[in-house]
Amino acid sequence: MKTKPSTEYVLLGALFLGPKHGYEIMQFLESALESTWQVSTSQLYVLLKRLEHDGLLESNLGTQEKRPSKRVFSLTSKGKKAFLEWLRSPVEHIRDLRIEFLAKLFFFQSFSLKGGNELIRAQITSLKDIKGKLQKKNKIESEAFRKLVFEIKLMTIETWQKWLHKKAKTFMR
Amino acid sequence: MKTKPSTEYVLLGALFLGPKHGYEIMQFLESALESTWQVSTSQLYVLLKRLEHDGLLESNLGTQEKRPSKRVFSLTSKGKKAFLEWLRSPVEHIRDLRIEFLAKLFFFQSFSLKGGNELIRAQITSLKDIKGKLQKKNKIESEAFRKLVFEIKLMTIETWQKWLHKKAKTFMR
DNA sequence: GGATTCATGTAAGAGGTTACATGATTAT
DNA sequence: ATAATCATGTAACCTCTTACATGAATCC
Repeated sequence: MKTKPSTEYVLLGALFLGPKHGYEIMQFLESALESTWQVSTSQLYVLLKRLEHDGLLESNLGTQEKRPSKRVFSLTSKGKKAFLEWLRSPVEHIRDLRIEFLAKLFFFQSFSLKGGNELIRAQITSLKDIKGKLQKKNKIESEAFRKLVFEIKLMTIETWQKWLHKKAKTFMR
Repeated sequence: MKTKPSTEYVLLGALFLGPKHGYEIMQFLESALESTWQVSTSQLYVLLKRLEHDGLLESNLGTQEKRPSKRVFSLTSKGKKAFLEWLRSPVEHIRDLRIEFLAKLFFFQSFSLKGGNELIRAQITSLKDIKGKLQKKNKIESEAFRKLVFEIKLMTIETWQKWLHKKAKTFMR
């Protein structure tokens, strides 16, 4: 099964604590993930439609109110499973730490879920691995520009390692 | 005038030292910017067509050879001007340092152009500015997750500052 | 009554990727 | 001869953004 782009998992996460309609999801993301995540309103409705089509969400038009046009979405068990699986996996690329990994931490804390520290540990291991491969590659590298690129990559990884050890772990407590 | 996505400037840069045809540009980017920049071959030809349409490039079908289908591109003065202007400007967002800024440094060194240190200095100033704004914003922030996000952002900026001072400056010498 | 917020969408387009199509030249 | 590399492109699709459209409910 093809994995979904992370935006879709964030939408699943927004519904983890209970059903919401589109506009509520939007507000939730804006207030909670503000600086981290951005989904345009139009894209939001497109994604919700797709997730429903894929069986990760289901919706019923607000039966309780007098006004009709309020489509309330809720997670299916398939959707919940997919979300939790995503949530517990470390990201594979450095570039995904900045947004995707931060979102995962947010959900762990926001929903008081267990496993946040396991995720951090798994991510630390993954980074160690990436770092090792990078250093191996760099050993046989002599060209100045590529060395320069290597150096900033390495420093970036080390920064994340420090942050994971000092800040992220504290946050999860 | 709307500024172009940075991929297009990299293509202009590839032609800075003289005319090349598409395949040559591809090879140049692969060998030189390998780990930094990636353009798929199909996208390459699309972009070249667009740049020619916009008057930044011009092409003539290899008149010198017996085989026809080799379109040789060269920079127009407009294209050269646009490239140099791009080259000398620091990037505005942290996320653009990793690829776009590195590419600029590459061109400065690769073409032995003057102004590389000016660019580094300008980028350092720009980062200082971004950092200041971030710290101001964080002062009035109390929510734990946003604090956490702030911390990694700040650490990332500081890493780049260190790298710019120690590594990038040495590279330019 | 008029502006803001609530609420949901469509259409167009930007910037890419992967897959596919084609054919010539060079190396083995 | 056939495989690799040179050389150029089109088509389909993906993810996302901006602009546009619409209308009800609520605040002032």
